[in-house]
Amino acid sequence: MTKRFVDDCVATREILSLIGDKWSVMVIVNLGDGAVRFSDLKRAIEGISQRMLTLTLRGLESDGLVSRTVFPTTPPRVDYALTKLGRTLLDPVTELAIWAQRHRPEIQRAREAFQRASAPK
Amino acid sequence: MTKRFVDDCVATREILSLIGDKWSVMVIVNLGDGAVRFSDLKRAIEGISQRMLTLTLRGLESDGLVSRTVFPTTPPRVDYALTKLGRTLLDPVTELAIWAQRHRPEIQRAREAFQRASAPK
DNA sequence: CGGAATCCGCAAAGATACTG
DNA sequence: CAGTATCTTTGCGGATTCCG
Repeated sequence: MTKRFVDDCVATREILSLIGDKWSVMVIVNLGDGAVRFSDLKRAIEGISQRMLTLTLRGLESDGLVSRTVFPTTPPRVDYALTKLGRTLLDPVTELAIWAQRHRPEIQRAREAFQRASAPK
Repeated sequence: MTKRFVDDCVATREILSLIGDKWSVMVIVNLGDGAVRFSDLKRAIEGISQRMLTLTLRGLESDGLVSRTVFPTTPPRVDYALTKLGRTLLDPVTELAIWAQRHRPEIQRAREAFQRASAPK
């Protein structure tokens, strides 16, 4: 095993810790088309709680992937958008998405086969 | 937001649940060059416990990404390798790794800036 | 509207010991 | 060597409440 693989590994682990959580990818994909405000984002991502959306956005913001813009109106309005850095992540994530789509049935079959093999009774 | 994005999203979430955990990527990368036996794998992946390595390998095996070969010798020997499906995942993962390598300093700087901004005291 | 603060349950992960 | 079994700990994520 080469040194490069090890480095890739560590770096990949690092970025997986950025977007490997339950909601980050959903947020990134939803911001792919442009700025979206908090409440719209919450509606768009089914099942997410207010707290997790806030936490996820804070995380992405701290990593420089998402920007936050506050409009001091009443009621207040906050827009979120991908930064330039965040948009560059869109491509690799899409690659993964394509892989996932393409091999989903294969994985499904493998899982069923594994189930049968481990619990034949 | 298009329907396609939503689907990609779900599919990506699915595959992130395969390899988004703490150790799977490490294992996949380490198997990139060919079959590796359990104890060598454990040595190669610093910090992993015997239990987590076992669980991770079982998970990857059940998804059809990794194959397990037992040699009935004494002492026993077990080799793990990427399946054909597992090898196809190597490319997208490498893409992500390259992205991670390239943007690591940028992310690092963003984090430090965010820290300073949120706790200026 | 867009949060922050608090409490809590559960599952993932770690440590340790034992086994074919 | 390559696991399994058991216990403990950690921390993510959900629900709820309160605030500017």
